Amino acid sequence: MSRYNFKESEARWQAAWNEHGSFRAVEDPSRPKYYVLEMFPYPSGRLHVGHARNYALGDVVARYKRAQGFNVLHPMGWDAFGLPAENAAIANKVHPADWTFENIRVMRGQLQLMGLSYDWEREVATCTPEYYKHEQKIFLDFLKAGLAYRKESWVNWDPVEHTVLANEQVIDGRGWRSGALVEKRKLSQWFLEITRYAEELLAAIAGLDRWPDKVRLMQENWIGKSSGLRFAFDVVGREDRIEVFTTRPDTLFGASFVALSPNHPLTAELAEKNPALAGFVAECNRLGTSEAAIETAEKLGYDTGLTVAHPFQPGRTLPVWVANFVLMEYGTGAIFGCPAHDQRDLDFARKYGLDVIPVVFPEGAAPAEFRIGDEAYTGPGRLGNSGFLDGLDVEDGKRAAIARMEELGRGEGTTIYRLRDWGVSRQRYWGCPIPVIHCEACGIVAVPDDQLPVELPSDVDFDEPGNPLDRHPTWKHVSCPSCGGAARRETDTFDTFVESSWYFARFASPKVEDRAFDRAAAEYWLPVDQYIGGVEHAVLHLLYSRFFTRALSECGYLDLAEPFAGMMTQGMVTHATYRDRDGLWLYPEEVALRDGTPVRASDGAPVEVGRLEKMSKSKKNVVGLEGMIESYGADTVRLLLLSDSPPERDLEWTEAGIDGAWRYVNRLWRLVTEPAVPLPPPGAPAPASFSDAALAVRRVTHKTVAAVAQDLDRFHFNKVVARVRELTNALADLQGAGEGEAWALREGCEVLVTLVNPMMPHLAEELWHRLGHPGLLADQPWPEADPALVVEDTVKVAVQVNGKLRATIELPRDCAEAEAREVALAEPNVQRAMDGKPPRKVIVVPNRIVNVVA
RNA sequence: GCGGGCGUGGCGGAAUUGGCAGACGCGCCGGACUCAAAAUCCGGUUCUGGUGACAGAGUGUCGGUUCGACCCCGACCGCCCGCACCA
Repeated sequence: MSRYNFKESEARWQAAWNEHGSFRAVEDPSRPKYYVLEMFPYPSGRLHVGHARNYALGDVVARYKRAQGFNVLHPMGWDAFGLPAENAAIANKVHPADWTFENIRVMRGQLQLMGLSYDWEREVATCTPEYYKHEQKIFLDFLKAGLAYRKESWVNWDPVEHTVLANEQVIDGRGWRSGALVEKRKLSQWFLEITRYAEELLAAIAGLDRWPDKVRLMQENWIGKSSGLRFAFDVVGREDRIEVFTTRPDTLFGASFVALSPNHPLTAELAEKNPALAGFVAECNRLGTSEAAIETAEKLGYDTGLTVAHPFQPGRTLPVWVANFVLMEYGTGAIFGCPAHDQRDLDFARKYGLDVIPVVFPEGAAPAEFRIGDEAYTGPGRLGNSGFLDGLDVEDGKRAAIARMEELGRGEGTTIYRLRDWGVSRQRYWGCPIPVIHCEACGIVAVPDDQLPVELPSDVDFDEPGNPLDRHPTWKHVSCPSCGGAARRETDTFDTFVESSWYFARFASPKVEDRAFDRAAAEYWLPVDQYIGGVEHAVLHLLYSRFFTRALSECGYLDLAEPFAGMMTQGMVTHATYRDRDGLWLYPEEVALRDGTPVRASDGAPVEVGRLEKMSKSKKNVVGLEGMIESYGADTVRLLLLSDSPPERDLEWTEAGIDGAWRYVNRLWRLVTEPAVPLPPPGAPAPASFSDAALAVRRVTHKTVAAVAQDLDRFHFNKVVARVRELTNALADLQGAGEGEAWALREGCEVLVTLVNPMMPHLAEELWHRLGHPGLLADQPWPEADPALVVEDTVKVAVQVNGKLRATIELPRDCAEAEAREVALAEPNVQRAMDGKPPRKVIVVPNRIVNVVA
């Protein structure tokens, strides 16, 4: 009994594909194209099985589409700018560039071990000037088109390290390294006007019919269109007004306070003369800038002592508070609170003893007896206690309130979006330099095209905190391209989402030097037909890319709105986490089982097993890929990643599964290389007739072809694996040694090997070769099912009595209802269950079920 | 807090989308081969009762719609993801 030698085979076939240029993509307008793309990785160090799952999924699609005759583009690259490189620089005294390129080198080698069908000639790394110079040009075009602008915005500031902190570096309101309480600071930064496309980005979601519904819904909610009323309250005793936005103008008579954001200009003005308020604002700012932190914090307020006049009730005033849950970025940065009909307002009112005035009464409730307890009433009803709105329902009330406000000239009905413009400035070294110059005389001056790219200086140090670009002795000192005077280079770099917002277009023509991409090539390949990546990118990266594609089109680069025609979100690969007694994370390979209890392998110390979590370096619950490939081969690893869990669901990596996959690889190997019957030569004509056994196997073969194609089209790869295993079992069980059996076995093996090819390409090539075929399986077309062998003449039909299964009967396919009914009722077990009584009703679902209602 | 998702045997999952719950695999149990082990092969494996045919229960919990519910509706519980400077 032989074993599959994966080491030899994988090396051989990888070399063969390479030599034949099997996966090189060339534009060919005469053939239908198919662009498969997996989200390119950040080169964090080593490839783990979580990455590998993503690429295995994409490779199945790419190889399947290739076999179907599409001209496939399947590229790979590196999203190479980012924070971890700077952290490594600080921790290990390596240059971010050296660290990054070394990681790319290692990870590229690991990817190549997997035998993925990439066109490696199209590889890009975003941290190279060859890539980012085009990004700088794109930005300058956006600037010209008015899509880029500067405004002040808040950042997390670590007062000890004198550094801007990313949200993930703020832990419980403190800087991750210094432990200092984080402050918020206002900086002037670059923004891209994504809100210009808010309506279009929202409307076009409906057309993304090959995207998961959940992603479309999340994007819709993220854009967050809502209509309502914007109006102003007069501040008592002052000249100015407070503008608010509300989606519930119908509840205006139930208003009992106005709340300002801690960052509202009026708050700032009042705080100047009010140290207590200034203290409150400072406390709010300690929460950092993340919305999650702000929204989950305890609701806090500060009474400013100001009041505003109620716009519809002369003489009535409302107190003005500052509240930590009012976001300056949404609406006008101020709200009115109606505690009776909004839960957050109610919690706030109860806490600070503010009025709760119900104005919406559910149908049938007597207004005099209707009380608000701990829960705000947000349902439908009739308005009361509401002056001219009394008696209207909620929707009519909204319209009437807006109309009155417009008559009064105090406000207007408007639509607002939750979506905010995209802040792209980062105060970091390892990113694409923003190509502008600040001149005292000329203001913001674009770096002229002939001076692009603005390259990152390599002589930087990370010994001191802060941005090394800003500290660099010479880099930022330049002369103004406009007036020639002394000027200062922008030292901020781009958010790394900028690079990933157009890389899919760069892949169309990664070698062109004078443009971001060749338009004809981009328009040939785009949109991406199938994009595959983690759900965690469901909103930001995908939305930014959709925006970028539109903006590029507006600037004349392209004529395209949507970059990704098909989208698949893949679940995470999870693994248990382990900690020792001191709470330090351990790698899975550092943990051993002793008498069923996990202990540290080195000294037997107790280990605490944590919950399953997404594989991440920080928690050390990563399973390296290289060791797996070394011990079991790429195909076994690929098979395991594709079996079991459906792609969109999380997959728990277990060591147990790999043995099962390896077992199957060998089972398949032996089925083909040691057939029970000697196989006829390739291409031998079919015998005139087949035995029942041979025919049965042929049926399974063709049914499998049909089912696998359907499952592949829907990305149900785990089911593909199950079906392929069933075919393997059927072929292995084939009895008889006649000509028909031998022929059916060859047919089955060839089909099996072809079906398995997208998943386990090395093994499939090897077996194809052993079956006596001279060419590459990679060049073979996808098999087609013979319809005559797929459909059976009889069907098994379940018989239920009162919804409970009592028998199974065999019926001719598509037989008459009367016949089905008769056969079903004749079943002894059915008779018994009915206790001799006649049926009241019989429901016949053709070819499926007969349900007898007794 | 807000938005989104998920929940089925000991485990991963399947169920043609309202029609036989548990395909396929892992694990486990028993057997064959072997001096023995590994590998391989054969059989069994949702739970309860029964030697058995069979009967009853069963898809996170509670309720509803239906001839029929893992699937649809309502309420709840648990876990996971995102929340704009991680990528």
